[in-house]
Amino acid sequence: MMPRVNRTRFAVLGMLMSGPRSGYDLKKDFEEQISNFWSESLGQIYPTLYRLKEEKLVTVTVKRQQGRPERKVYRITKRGEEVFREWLALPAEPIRWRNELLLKVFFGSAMQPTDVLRHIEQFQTSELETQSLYQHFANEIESRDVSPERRLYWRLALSSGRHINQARLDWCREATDEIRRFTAEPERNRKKSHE
Amino acid sequence: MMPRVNRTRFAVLGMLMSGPRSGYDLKKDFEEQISNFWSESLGQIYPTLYRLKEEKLVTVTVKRQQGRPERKVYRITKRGEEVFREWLALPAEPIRWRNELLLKVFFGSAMQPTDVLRHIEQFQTSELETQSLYQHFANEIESRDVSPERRLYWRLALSSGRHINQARLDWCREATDEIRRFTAEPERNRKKSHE
DNA sequence: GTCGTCATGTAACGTGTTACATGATTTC
DNA sequence: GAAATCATGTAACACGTTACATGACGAC
Repeated sequence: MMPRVNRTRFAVLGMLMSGPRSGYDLKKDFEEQISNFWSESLGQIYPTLYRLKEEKLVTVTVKRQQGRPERKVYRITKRGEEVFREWLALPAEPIRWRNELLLKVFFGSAMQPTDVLRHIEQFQTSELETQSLYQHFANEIESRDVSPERRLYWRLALSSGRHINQARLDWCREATDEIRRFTAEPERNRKKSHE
Repeated sequence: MMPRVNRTRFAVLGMLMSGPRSGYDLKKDFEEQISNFWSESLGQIYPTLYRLKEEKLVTVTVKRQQGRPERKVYRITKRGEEVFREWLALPAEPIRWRNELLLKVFFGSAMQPTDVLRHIEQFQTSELETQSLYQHFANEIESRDVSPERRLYWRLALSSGRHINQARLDWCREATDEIRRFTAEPERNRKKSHE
């Protein structure tokens, strides 16, 4: 069997490339920086860090703090950097699409058109929220003290999200219009495929 | 624990709403009709059909054929339709993003700019392939004998893919330009964040 | 002769989420 | 007094893919 590469490993290693962090920090960074196109849960991060440590791709330092739990700070090793760069050079795997909203729209004829419109409206609302979240991300990028090169790539990754977010919003409007137009045309509505 | 709804069940039930099919047929339909935004493997489909049969949401008829293996044709039951419609009315779950290309672009500063450009180019190539696949899908939709309503929703689901595909292609061009501009500006390149 | 299609199914394995477990401190 | 934050970790479970297993037929 040819198991798919474990991407969590590389997402974690990549984050550690820009400085040592704890598992908890990593979770926050994933959310604040790339939740746009990537997510990891703590239930994935902690075991992954353990395995990376076993493989000597990272090292750990335990930091005791007063009034707070201990922090395990992970630092990437030379070997870790090598392994990360090897993965980075490989072509990216295609995205596996599973869009539940589109599945429901596709099966739309099993609902009332108003129900389909409601689904699209909900989707539109969440995409509008995403849009304002992206503005927040944009501010985040510009306020952080990172190299111009890192900023460039961070901006580009965000920009992709913005393009797609806009495309989704455009589609919402188009879809809403077309469904409304369809329901407003009674003669076309009545016509069946076998006629 | 609150397990996430098994969407394969509903994708299968939804397909069976428009007529009885075998597991093999379902796989083909998923690919030819909605591979755009949904995928299922046979290793998921067969066990799902078995479970749906146990739950009496579908019935089976074995069709013997000469010179070919038996076909098990599944038909959705009244109860199956009810269960499907209940799911259909629920709000769609948000998409869980995991875009490996964007992850690699985000970590771009660990590569040479030319390597990032190569990744984007590969992505662009695959998106151009997708674009022509969508043209094929569009023809497929118009040639099939389905009701105007089903055709409407099928078109809309495809249209979403086309919007996003175009957005990705636009982003590829933008990203390529910006990386080229960055590498062409030597003084900006040299400047570090701590200066 | 090899490959693709038709057709079903199981086994092995990896991926990923959520709940549970623990417990102090800070904020509302 | 409740809830969020800090902080780590395990266990249970669902999701999903690929490989394996079987076997006939038709095309190149």
